[in-house]
Amino acid sequence: MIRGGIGASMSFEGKDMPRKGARVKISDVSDALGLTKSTVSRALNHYPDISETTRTRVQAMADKMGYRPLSHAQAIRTGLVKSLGLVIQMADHDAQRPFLSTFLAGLSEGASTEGFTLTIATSNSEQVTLDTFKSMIRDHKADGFILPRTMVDDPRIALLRAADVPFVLFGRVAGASDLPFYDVKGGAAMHEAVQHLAVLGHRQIGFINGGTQYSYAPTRADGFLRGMFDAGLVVDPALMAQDAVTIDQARIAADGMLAASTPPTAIICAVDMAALGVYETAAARGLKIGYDLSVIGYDGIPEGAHVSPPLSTFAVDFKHAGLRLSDLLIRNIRGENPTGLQETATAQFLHRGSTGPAPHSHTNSKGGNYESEL
Amino acid sequence: MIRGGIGASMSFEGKDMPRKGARVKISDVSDALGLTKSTVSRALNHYPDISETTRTRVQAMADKMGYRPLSHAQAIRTGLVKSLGLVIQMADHDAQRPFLSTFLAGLSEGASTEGFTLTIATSNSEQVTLDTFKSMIRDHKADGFILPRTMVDDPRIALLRAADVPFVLFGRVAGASDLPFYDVKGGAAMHEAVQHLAVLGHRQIGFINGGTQYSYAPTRADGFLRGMFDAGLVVDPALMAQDAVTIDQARIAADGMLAASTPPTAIICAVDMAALGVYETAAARGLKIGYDLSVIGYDGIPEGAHVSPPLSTFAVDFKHAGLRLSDLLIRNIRGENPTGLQETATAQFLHRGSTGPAPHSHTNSKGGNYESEL
DNA sequence: ATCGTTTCCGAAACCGGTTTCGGCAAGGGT
DNA sequence: ACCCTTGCCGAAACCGGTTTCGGAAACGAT
Repeated sequence: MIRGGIGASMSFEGKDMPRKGARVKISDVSDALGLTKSTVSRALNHYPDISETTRTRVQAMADKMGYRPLSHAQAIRTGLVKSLGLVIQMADHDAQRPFLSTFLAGLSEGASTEGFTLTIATSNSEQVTLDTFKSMIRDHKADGFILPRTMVDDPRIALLRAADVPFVLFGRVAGASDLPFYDVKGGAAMHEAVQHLAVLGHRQIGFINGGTQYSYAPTRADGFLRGMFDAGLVVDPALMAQDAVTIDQARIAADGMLAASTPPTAIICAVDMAALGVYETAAARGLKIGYDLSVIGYDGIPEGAHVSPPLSTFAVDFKHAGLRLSDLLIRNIRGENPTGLQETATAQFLHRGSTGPAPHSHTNSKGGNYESEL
Repeated sequence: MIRGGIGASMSFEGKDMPRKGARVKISDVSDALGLTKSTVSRALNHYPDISETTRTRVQAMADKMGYRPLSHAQAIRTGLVKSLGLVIQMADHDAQRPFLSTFLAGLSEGASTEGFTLTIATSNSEQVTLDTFKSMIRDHKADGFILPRTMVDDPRIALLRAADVPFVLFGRVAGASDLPFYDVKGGAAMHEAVQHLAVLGHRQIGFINGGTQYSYAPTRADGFLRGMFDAGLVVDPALMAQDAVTIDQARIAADGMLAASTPPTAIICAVDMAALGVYETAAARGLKIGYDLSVIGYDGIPEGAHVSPPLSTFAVDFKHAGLRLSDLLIRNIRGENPTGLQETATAQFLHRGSTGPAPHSHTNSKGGNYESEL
């Protein structure tokens, strides 16, 4: 196992002078101060048995010399590698694709400000995902994990709990109130979507939900139902679909609705991808979006801005989500109480061109009332 | 710095029996065999001074006990953290977004098969990118780096060379023949695109190039020019544009071409995103794609399959690219000769609906000849 | 039988940090 | 003046591996 190392130089220099270009280690700092490395270590780590005087002196010298501890060197003793783990499972539909880069940007930024890095792995099935978690945990590749796309019954949660490894959910899960999470209130968004359409006079409103295995699905469905109730509208089971996360799946779902006896004048989609499918169906049926048929999406994917008419949707700030998630996870790793590590955010409605007044609208007399409920 | 550790149990068990659930370390293996840990270490690392007999014996026991060395524990001595670094810079246009997930999938798969992990960071400017590299190098967060989107004069290359850190380029760069790289032959694709259109009778062919700062731009331009020359066609400077990587930029470029005295009957785009911009321009001008105007793209982004008509393009296999890049990088880290770590791949033409015979075509007599040159 | 060579493994140092333990000196109380 | 704290730091062990060094046993050759 011979390897040409960078530090294999044999130049002679002052024995107390660290070789230029070589990494400055803790002993370099302690030597420079006439202290022992144990003192320097404790000073830098705010041990109470170090006087404030020498603490600042050590800190100053460390800064001056540009000392930065080697995270994997401390890891062997502390057990912390200063890294956040992310296992991205992209199987089936990979609707997560459009947000991935901004999501990563948020995670990376949040991690790096605390001196953490991001260790990621991918998988293409649930089994591989779980195996990846196991090996990453066993080899201690990360101090904690971010779990995107939580599912209603998520096996990752059981695994990480059993291993006693910190983690944070992107999307809360029912019945586990003691877990750290960050979630965007999709239910509220669906509720708002219904109100928006009701004000425009729509009465037959369809709802195309996403994958029922995901925790967001029931939440958004609830928001839709509640919105319909609050608007005094009747929910038609024929206008409810689910498990549509791709364009094709949504195309079929929308086609079914439009063939119903009382077709919808508006369709709300739990994910933008589905909304794009509705666009295709409408085009095939000669319906003009925003005129014959109103559509509202959710997610805020960039493609939505380029279809015609531009898709009105609820934009999720994935950069911010990543930022918050990494912060929550790091605090969880540091031992904060999980129940205090729960955050929600609001999706922002982008009023673009895909909604309009209900066709043949006999100006719903209740129209004005909904405003006050917003 | 008090931290509740998992291993803080005080249960009494046989002194030679590793606690169940605890990680099995090298001393556990050596104890079980009656050897010293130094012998076990050398056996596992194929040192020549270990007899084949004990080598297999050690290996068997290690496997049986499920021993896996802690990468950050070995890193402190070997200097290798067994991790590949990736700094994703998403500024300006982030056209790289659509491929990111599959690209990561390839990288991750390639890395994990060799026991490596992926450490990623993001940035939003060149300066931040370089700073990120510096800090990752200083803290030894990765053993080598993958450089996506190489530029013609890439500051990352200088930085990594100076630091003597292994890396591999995604996209070769002119004048640095001693660097490891993986590249997709975009020039050949542009050449093929011209041939395809020439066969269809097109004579006025426009070319919209991508960002000129990227190394792929001159390559693709050369391919286009060579293709025009080989097809016996004249290049009209008015039909050449560049730095169009977004829909909007391409829209403007295409608009300029179509307003020229001899407008193109076909436009080749260096990136799919630009092709989508051409679609918009065509729509605005009432031109039917594949009929009044032919378009060929490059990249193979998923959106291309959903526009109407579906975009004919050259698909790049980003999963494969990631797979090969990680392999090349790991071999580079292991000390292989860089000149042997250079690979190219071919983009595959997806013949979809965006090309058709040249309008008003007076059946170019040379038409048939191009076939034989393919 | 003697004397080098090899072969093969144990002992111990090492990597760059962290953490425990103990002791010296200054300070406080009586 | 004496004892007991308390504050503060050095010495040394430790984390989980790797690598150097040296020596005992087996081997081969004289």
